[in-house]
Amino acid sequence: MIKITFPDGSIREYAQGTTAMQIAESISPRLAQEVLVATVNGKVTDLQVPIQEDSTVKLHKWEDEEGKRTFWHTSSHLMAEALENLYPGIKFGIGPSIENGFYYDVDSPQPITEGDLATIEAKMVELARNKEPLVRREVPKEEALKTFTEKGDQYKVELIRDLEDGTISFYTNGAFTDLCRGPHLPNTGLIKAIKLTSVAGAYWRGNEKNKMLTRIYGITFPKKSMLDEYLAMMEEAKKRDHRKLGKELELFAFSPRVGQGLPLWLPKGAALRERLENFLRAVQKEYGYQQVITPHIGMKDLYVTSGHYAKYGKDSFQPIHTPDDDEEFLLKPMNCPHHCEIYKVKPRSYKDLPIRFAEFGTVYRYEQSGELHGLTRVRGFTQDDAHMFVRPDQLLEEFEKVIDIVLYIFKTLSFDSYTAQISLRDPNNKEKYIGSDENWEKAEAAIIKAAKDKGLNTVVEYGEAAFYGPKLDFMVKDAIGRKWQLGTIQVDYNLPERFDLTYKGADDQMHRPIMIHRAPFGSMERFVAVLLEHTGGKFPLWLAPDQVVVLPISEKFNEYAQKVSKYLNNRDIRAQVDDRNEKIGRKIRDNELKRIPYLLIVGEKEQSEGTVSVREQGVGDKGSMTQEQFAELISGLVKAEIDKAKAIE
RNA sequence: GCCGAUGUAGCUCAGUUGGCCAGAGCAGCUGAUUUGUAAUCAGCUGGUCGGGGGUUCGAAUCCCUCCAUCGGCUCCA
Repeated sequence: MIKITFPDGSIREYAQGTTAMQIAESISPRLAQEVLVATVNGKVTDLQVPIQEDSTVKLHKWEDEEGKRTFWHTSSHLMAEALENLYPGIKFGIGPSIENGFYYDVDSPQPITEGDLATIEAKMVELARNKEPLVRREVPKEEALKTFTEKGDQYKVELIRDLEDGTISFYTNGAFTDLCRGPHLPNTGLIKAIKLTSVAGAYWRGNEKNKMLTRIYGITFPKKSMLDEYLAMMEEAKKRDHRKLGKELELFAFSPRVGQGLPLWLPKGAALRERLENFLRAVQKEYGYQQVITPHIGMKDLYVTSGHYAKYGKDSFQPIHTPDDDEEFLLKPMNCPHHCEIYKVKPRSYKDLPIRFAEFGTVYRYEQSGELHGLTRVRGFTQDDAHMFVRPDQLLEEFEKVIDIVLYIFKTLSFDSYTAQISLRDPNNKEKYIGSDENWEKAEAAIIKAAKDKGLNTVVEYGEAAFYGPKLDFMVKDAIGRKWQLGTIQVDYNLPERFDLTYKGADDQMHRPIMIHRAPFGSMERFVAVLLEHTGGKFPLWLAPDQVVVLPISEKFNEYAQKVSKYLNNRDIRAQVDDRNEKIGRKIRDNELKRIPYLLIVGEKEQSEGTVSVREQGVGDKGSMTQEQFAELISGLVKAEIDKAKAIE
């Protein structure tokens, strides 16, 4: 007999060689139907594998990450089976599960396009109905190589060659056999709802020098209703696409004549952005930041000094030359070197630190054309940048203060769900980074400690650090559950070294400050994009480009409407009059679609009583009140929104 | 940059296998209407069919090329 320990701590006894599936059956028939994969002693394993010794066992259903992963991974095998069936001679690369679904990279004798997806999908459904078991088989490496060489599957052969010697596992479903580590679902019949979403090119092994394979994406579910729900969510995401809303709400635009990836901020977008900037300025002032302003270009040598030229020089916008060609300037790709020079304008004392320079600094980076995307990936953008110069003994406290600012901003803007990613060096590839081991270790330790002190929910990623230092990135979840990377905080021992930044200590010796880079929004462009998708264009009142539109019932009341609007304007409320010659229903519809938070309807009744009829966006008629009462209501709401974060604390 | 798709009026889209002056709705303009909580009616304006080149008696439609956009890949200081 062997003892099986469950996650809740309970222990049961089973015969040796009992499988996870049998364990599930022994607990309940229903569980046996829902369980997809098991974790045995910390290793995710097929349900059919006999368990030989005392083990801890966790059974995963769809709801668990492991369950989903396995489900989707098996789906990719099912798709491969369908593909091999439909396209004889097709060769397979890799076919993993991803965050939402799975893909398979294939090299097909004939091109596969979006139009073919329905056929492949139908074939998958047909094959899934057969409830084919996934059969694992282990063979020696030589045999595996032989099998795939004979089949002419050069990609699999390449993969096997890179594997360690010893046994290699195959999985077979129906007529399809694939090299695979597993684990898999017991059979393909569990896959009830299938949607292939797109085809795209992808380099073999992610290397742009390799052949481009066709990547087919799909997603599957154990229930049809789940697929419907997923597709509805995708529809909603489409509606919230910031590129679409940005156009509809007249916030920003692009022009091929100006250049791709160079956003043009329209009046309403500029007003929104200005409000965000002012908000952050005010917060930063409280935290002792000083605003600075630096030019958009700098001598090439500045970036040679900073080390950025060596790293990014050839992939950037190329130098701007003076007319007589004796000097070279670069478009500013980041603000830090300029801020270092500001630090250097005079000698600094330990008593001066920390020094905090903030700037809404516009920078230009030559992003590859194919990676530009709306406002989230552009070639010219404005960072809500700041650099702190601190003493070693201040690093932790200052880092924690920055975390406070970031969290304050998230709360104010209703990003209530967030995690932090700690990006450290790749320990196996230290040459990629500049700076001493000692400094890297100190910096990494400080970030980990600060995140812990602030109780952040963190994940650690090795190899994701910037080349000059480790960082802490904030990931927020938006209103429909998508994750976005926003603010970033980075520790830097490198630039102070390169720019020879110093301060005089209490010991009368020169010391080296540490630099912290941070941008809570990331960039104004990216943040506005995320905010648009988060809110679906229904901005909080304090940010809305137009807060109130007054709608006169007919021309006769235009004058009264103007009076109300002016009254509100005088109280810092952004109000306008819709005096078009249209029926009231039409005016309401148009302004609702523009996501105007409050509409004021004024006609005979209101004019004679000196009131306004209030209509809230998405809610409807709120009855009438005097303009004084309304102004008070709006001011109160705006104040409450900005103070929201404080109220929570 | 690479693979694939797309590009028709300010916006959303029709335009059959190449064939008469290229269409609709919305927006805009003009007029009528003076309106009570999500679209009043009528008329009009607006397009070198992404740019350039080619094939053809004839091109929005076929071919080449450039530009831009979209989905991915790679990249992201």
